[in-house]
Amino acid sequence: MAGVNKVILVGNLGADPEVKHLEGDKVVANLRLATTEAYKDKMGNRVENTEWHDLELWDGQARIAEQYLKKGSQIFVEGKIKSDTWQDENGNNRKRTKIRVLSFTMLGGRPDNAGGAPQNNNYSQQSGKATAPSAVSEGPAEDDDLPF
Amino acid sequence: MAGVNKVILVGNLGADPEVKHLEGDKVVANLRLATTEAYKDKMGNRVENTEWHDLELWDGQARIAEQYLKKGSQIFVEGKIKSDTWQDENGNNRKRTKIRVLSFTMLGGRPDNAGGAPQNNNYSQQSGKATAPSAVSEGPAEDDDLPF
Amino acid sequence: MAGVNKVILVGNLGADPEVKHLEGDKVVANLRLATTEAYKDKMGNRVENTEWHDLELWDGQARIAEQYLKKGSQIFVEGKIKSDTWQDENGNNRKRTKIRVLSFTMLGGRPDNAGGAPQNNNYSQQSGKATAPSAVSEGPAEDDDLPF
Amino acid sequence: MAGVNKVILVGNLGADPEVKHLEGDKVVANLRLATTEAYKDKMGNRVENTEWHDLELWDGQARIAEQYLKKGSQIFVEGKIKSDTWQDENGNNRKRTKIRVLSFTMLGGRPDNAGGAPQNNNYSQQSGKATAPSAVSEGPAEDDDLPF
DNA sequence: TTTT
DNA sequence: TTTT
Repeated sequence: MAGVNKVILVGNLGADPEVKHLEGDKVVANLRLATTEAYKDKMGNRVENTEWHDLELWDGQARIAEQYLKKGSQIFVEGKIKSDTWQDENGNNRKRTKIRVLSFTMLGGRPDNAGGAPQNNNYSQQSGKATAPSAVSEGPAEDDDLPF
Repeated sequence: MAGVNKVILVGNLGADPEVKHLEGDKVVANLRLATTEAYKDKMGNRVENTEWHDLELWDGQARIAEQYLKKGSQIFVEGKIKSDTWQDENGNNRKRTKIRVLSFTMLGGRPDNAGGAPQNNNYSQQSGKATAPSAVSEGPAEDDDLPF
Repeated sequence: MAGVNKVILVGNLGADPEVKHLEGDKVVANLRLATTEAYKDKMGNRVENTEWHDLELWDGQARIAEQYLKKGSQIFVEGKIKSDTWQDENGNNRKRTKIRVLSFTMLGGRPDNAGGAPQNNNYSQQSGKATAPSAVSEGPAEDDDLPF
Repeated sequence: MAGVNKVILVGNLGADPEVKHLEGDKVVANLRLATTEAYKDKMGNRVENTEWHDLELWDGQARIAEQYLKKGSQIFVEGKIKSDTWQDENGNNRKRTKIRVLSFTMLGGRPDNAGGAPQNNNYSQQSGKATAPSAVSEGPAEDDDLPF
């Protein structure tokens, strides 16, 4: 019955994070991530193929993304596929798929906003929870969770 | 630049494979796979959440799927996210996401059509290629590749 | 700095779990898991290659393993590589590698000890923690956590 | 029967690659890769834990590693666990575990030896094979496969 | 022995 | 629409 639904991505952000602060301390960040693969076609020409992914992060992760990620950032992502389905104005069934991020790691060089900023820690909901055992809300992480 | 786009799923088929035999020995199979997660909500009630995935398999894998998979089959899948984008009749941008399967493994018990049938081998495009060095078509595997 | 260390296995147990109940409610289970790959060699002969993995599970997971897994069980495992290093009696550096299991899922058919037993839920430390917020010990899960 | 044995790592090299050119155009490279995780202990102190992995690459990949990787390089690795077992001089069973690399991707900034050098492509045996269908040796990739 |  |  139980299944596995796991996504692993390494890519670069196509834009700065879009962050919304909701009521009750909830925060959601949406990221556009490009994963590019390159190969040679039958003629031997190099071809590049880019897939764009819609990522969704919540709360502690969303805050870290807001603070440290920006257009061009390279990240490692682990998450799961999550789709919304609805009916559009014409009564057609519609579906939109995104990646719910469970943890991410910043890759590569020191970010611009250095000065004590983290380089690439692994920000997971679980570690957030682990480092804030006193947190009361069911949300996985609070501001003071930022692991640095 | 280069990235990683990897999906790992374990779930059950919601229906028999839909297989289309195209010109030039090409075959494509479409599968509907359910991955279910169960958890307890704040009230302690057990909640089940099912995500449905559209899988696409080609050629050798499609043939194996056609022959051995059916509604209810439990499989392990490795693949990548691949989306099609287009404009609908109203000029709106549309996007549809599916999983391009790179390898799969049948899980669990012996299939009904036993009698020499495979139990759960790992069917990858690569192994297909490896075992059919004489294959002419660009397709990765031919019928006689069935790895058993 | 931060890195990723992830292992994904699907295989069968070579023996019943070995479980040790330690002081302070700690429990550890050790499993031997076989992952088999089959391929054809240059001569076209089918070759099977089995890799044996030493798995280590703690507390809530260990208890579930003790109760539901046995020789032959097929499971999906997610974990990380963890090695111990020491000096042997001759002063040589020695190293032993095992897989620290973070979550596992039972695959395939109904277990023998049926009668309400779980078939294949996903037992992760996190979900254990999530469903036992009142647990006092630092261990992630208690007996009454069994997610069913 | 068939199983899954998959390892995914992101880390840094502890030393330059060790490369051996064998007879018959075979090449093997051995890498030492560190994956570091950081967390806070019960006292709230930041703790770092580093795991060292022995990686083994062959042929085309080994050549690319030799040319572009060095001490400190950050890479994404996909591979499988592979152990050697033997009896030591005292008749004791010994086992050594390494990661057989199936593909890797260079992460982060442009390497020092820039000037046309690849930034971070994905070097897999399969793509090597795919782009060199005329290769005769069973080895997956030849020098002229370098995907750039 | 890496990385921060 | 699967699975339990």
